[in-house]
Amino acid sequence: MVASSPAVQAALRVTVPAGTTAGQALRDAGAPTTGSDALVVARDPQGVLRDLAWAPDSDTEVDAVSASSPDGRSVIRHSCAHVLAQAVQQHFPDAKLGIGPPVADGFYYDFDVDRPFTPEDLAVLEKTMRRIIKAGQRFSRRVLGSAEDAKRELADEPYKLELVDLKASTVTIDPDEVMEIGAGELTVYDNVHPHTGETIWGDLCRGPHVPTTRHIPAFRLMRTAAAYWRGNEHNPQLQRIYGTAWESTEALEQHLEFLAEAQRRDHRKLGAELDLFSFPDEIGSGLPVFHPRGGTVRRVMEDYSRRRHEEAGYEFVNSPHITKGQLFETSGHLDWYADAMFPPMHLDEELAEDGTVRKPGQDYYLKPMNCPFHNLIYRSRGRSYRELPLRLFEFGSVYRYEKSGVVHGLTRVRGMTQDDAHIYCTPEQLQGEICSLLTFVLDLLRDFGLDDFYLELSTRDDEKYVGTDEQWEEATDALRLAAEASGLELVLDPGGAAFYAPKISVQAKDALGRAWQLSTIQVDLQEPDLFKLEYTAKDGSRQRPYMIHRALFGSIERFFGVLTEHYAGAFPAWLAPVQVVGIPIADEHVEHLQQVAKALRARGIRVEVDASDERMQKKIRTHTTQKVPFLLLAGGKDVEAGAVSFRFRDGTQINGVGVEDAVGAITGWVARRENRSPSAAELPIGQP
RNA sequence: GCCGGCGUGGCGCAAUUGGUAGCGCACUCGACUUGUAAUCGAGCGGUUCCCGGUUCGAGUCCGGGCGUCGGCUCCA
Repeated sequence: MVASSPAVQAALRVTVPAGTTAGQALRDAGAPTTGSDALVVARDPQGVLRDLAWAPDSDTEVDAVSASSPDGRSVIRHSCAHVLAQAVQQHFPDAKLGIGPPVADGFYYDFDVDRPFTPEDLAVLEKTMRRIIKAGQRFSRRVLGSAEDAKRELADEPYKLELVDLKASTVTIDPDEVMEIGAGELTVYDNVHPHTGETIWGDLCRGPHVPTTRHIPAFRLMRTAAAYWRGNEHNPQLQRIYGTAWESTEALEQHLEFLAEAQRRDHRKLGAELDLFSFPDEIGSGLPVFHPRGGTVRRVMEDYSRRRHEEAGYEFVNSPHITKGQLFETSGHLDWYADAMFPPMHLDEELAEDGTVRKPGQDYYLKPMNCPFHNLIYRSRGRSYRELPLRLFEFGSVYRYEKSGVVHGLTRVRGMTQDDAHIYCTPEQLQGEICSLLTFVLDLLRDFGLDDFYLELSTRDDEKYVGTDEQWEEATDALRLAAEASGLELVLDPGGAAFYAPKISVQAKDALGRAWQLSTIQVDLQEPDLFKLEYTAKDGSRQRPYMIHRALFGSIERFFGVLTEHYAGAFPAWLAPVQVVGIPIADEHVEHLQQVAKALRARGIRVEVDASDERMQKKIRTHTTQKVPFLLLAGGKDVEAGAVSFRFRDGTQINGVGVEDAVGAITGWVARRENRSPSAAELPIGQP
């Protein structure tokens, strides 16, 4: 984000003579001590971050770590968390400390307090923190002799005592908390007055920290929230304060600007502004309706996806939204996931005169998944090895009873449509099928303008799984090989798999660099058995097929939300709900534009002519705000010349383009599915 | 589900310590006929999310519900 001096970025390495400090050695070697590249900690030969005050027993080489590096930022943020905790305990003497680690883009600290923090509290705390930072308190490391010493010292801090116990039993907890308790000896970091040496405040902490509070150049408290102690919902909730801290004011400003941009792109906001979709209260939480414009974008997405699936050898199926419970008993969903399903509709029960049940009736459920239905289609007749791989595709609507607190815009809904397919294949086909599938997935995402990916491989949760070790190994290896063949970065997610299947998920980064989990590919180790799926092999024997689940968009709703944010509402022309708007200078020019619109419409272009009783300038503003890719203006000059004048989203223009050229240029641009926004510089039409 | 914030025409907002709801945009009608981001005027539109309570009187205070926002937990 902020340019760093090459000297420090290139891992300046110096030798620290025994008995001197890392900081002194680095300073002697010319590492900067001020500005955004100031060194804040050092890295020892084992790669462990060390305070600059660290003095090795014998001569040792260390690397400089600058404030603007990821590690440097973490240390600044963690140090800032200590400053926050000190400020909180100053204003709220009874506040008990939880933990305060650095996180992506900032830090937090959890407190047990009598009442939640208010925005006014944050303002006061910020002020106090600035005073602490200005005072230049030194961070001073102190090793505690034993767990007993630690407990004596931390007698007033129940949560810290728990951490000491945890550490004693070498339990590993959330990686976020490594900075707090980690491995090794128990240490306390004291904040010490720069002149008197008096200890002002201290916290159990593994470190490292910046040399003094003055090395926290820029911070901001962001918001408060409740959080369960150690992330467990059965534990008490603590009050969390989130903040952000950076190596320079500029870096902080940039980060705040990034957040503002993300807010401007929020698909929930754009959804209303661009009239794409809404969430009427009358329908219910997490249940969107798509308006004509959103519906158009969605239809184009689906049409394109269908075409690609057809080309890739998929067959299209359909299944109902509800089913008898029996199906989900067979599939096991009622055992494992009943909580996340909408409760059943109990139908066809008959009571006798005396109120006793004469006929028990049936439970019907809304489907949370499509796979059981596809399995029944597979099983509807005998299958031959010649038919495999059999790829069954459906835009399947599913309903999941997400907890009320997690529903979020289009990215977490209770009713969604998946671009869902299940592939049934022979064991020999598995590897090849997964490899070509991954290529297919990435191609499709690229066609929608996403091209920055990494993959995540979720492997078995040893506490919760079905199937044998061999099955898991085979399926996981097939996924891993395919992932490696893609050449993309692969992140491991140990234990992250569903109980029935290892998974590759494609994480796509949007225009702001935010990663979204979109596509998933899973090898199912349970359902072929549960549904007793079979095919007849070449030798006449009955065999069990392998089954792959996959969704490319994930859900159409979620993908729609992600694309909306990726493009900030300015969809590529081929996806835009309205591709062209004709704007007459005066009423007498409407007829000419209607003719142009007719020609465009005949070529499949979504075009409107704005003949309303408004000023031309007003119309330009309206349709620019609506992010229409092509505005075609026409006045007397254009009508005379049989031309139109282009205005693009970015305000650039090309005037006096012959109608045929204009129609050709627009049609071509849309047909090529260009993902850039058209502009005068991009569009291949000759100047008059 | 848990903690906290919020809920006023379709949208964005306003309404002293409790005194009977205003503004902008959008929409409708009329006038204007305009060359690259907001023409002027008039009008329509609200059971202040819902239910209950306190009060002479509630948008405002209290209780419950629903929705929503930020987190936590969860995410087959």
